[in-house]
Amino acid sequence: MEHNSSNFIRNIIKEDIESGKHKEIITRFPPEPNGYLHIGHAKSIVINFGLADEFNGKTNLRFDDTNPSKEDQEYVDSIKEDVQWLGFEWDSMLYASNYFDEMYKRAILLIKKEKAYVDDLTAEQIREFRGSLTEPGKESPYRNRSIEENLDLFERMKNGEFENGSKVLRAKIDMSSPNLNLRDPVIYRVSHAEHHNTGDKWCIYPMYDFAHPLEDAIEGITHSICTTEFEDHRPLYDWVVAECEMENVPRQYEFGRLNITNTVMSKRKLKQLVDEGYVDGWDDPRMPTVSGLRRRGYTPEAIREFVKETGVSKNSGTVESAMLEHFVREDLKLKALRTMGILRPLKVVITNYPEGQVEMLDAENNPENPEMGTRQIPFSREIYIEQDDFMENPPKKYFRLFPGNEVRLKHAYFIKCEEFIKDEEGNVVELHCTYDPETKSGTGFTGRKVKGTIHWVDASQAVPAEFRLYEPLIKDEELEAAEQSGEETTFLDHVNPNSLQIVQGFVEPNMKDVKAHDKFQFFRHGYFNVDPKNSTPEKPVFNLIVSLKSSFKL
RNA sequence: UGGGCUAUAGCCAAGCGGUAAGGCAACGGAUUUUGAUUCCGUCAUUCGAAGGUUCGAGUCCUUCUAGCCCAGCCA
Repeated sequence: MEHNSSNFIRNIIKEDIESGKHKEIITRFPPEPNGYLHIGHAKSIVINFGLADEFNGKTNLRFDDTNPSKEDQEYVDSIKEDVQWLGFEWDSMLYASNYFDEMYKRAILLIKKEKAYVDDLTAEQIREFRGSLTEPGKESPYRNRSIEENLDLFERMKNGEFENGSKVLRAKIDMSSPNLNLRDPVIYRVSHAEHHNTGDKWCIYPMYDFAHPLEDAIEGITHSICTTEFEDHRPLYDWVVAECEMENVPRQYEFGRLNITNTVMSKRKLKQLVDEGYVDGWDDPRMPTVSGLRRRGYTPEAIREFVKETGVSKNSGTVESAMLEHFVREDLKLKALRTMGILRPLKVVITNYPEGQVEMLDAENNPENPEMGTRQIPFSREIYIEQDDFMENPPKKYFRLFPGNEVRLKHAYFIKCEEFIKDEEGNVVELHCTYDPETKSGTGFTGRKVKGTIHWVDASQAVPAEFRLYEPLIKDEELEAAEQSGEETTFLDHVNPNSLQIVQGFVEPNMKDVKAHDKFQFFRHGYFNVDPKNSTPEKPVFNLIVSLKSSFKL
């Protein structure tokens, strides 16, 4: 689809290619394997892989596994699955840990150039010595150790002679820099931890600020694209590449993170929702994780188009969730079979229809996509309709069923409401209607018109089904109101109690054979996905992906 | 209050000295066997504010204002 407007990173790449700075571009998607991917990562994926595709370049999938205490193989597997599901293929799959030997050598080079030193200060002391946003830092008393002593100490760090936290390797830059990242950043720490890839080979691990530029340079990455919070790390990134005398000089470019209304995106908050049981797991359909969106029924195409249309800039804005929803409807419109499902059933007896008679009616599978063909659906004396489609005392402009009113049953006949039956509590539990055989769909009947068309399911062959209806987990308005009222509150206090609503209804008989992830449009409701975990042939479970739009207001 | 970054409609976003693209939302109207879809139309005399340069400024200069990020041995 060609609706991309330009963005600053694409413009830079275009210039770099036109000027001959690069013949081929190489980007990378560098997740840390310590959690599940969410739609914010999807944006990074689309940008990195998308730009490389566009300019015939390459993209590496590189796991930034420099902190073994947090990382795990489980996450690398899920990340690979998510990237592929989103529709992208990496050129090489790599690990930062592949370069630990090379990084170690470059650290020694820094020591030899008197650009790095081993520091014995504790973590707390280092923090104190760093100064503050407005005050310069102080130099560590260990800052001017000899090259020989530093070399010896660093080797012994590597050999495991020191405990976690007892020593670090620091870059020697400038303790009075206004950029805190340049105040002698730690580049190696001691960690006696089992690494998912290198096992117990290493007792020291490089820090992100040292490792990342080296990884990019080693792989020949031309454009290292990340989010804006890394902007003040760029001088350090460039320092590392230069001082480590790397042959390739990658450039870092930063774009603004994706935020979506009524959605929490931070890994920490998502983890809280999972750990504290507010949701079913990382793939709960209410979660903005890639696995959650997949289970909900969002398609890769919709996610990609959404990301492209929101654009790439350095602003930190918040996109309305309506925009994401728009792109799912757009994608599913021609793909999803249109069928009838009753979420909240109300029985209707068609009193003048012969008892025991069943007729088969033709129904188009998707009027906007005739290639999807037609199907046959049964019709008989008893059907279910939606409770909402009957009102005893309707307001003006209510086009559905009420005493004496006639409507069209989709694909079938006109029916007229003759009487309604209530239970002891006053709830309407059954309708008696009459039908007009003249008005059968497809016969071209033009004798009279009705204002409303409602959907229905034949009661004798209806398949019981579960529908899971979703609302946002967090509503921004409520959260903001609470925050502004000054009360002490966290987002967890405002998890929407209606975020999941489960109802039991019926679907057409031919829905018996649905498979996981089949997607349908239930007429007048919305798009639904067959839940891959809980759906069974006896009792299909449908997740609401997104409702149809509606201009009807009661 | 040190440094970095950002500011174009309700939201996202193009724009690169020549007179404000596009998408979402909203609102009219037509078509409709989904109150959907589709179609057609409306929606920034003005670009955070104020000055200045220029024949001409969203684009250049100055000052101001607001918002975001940074003091992990996380990434």
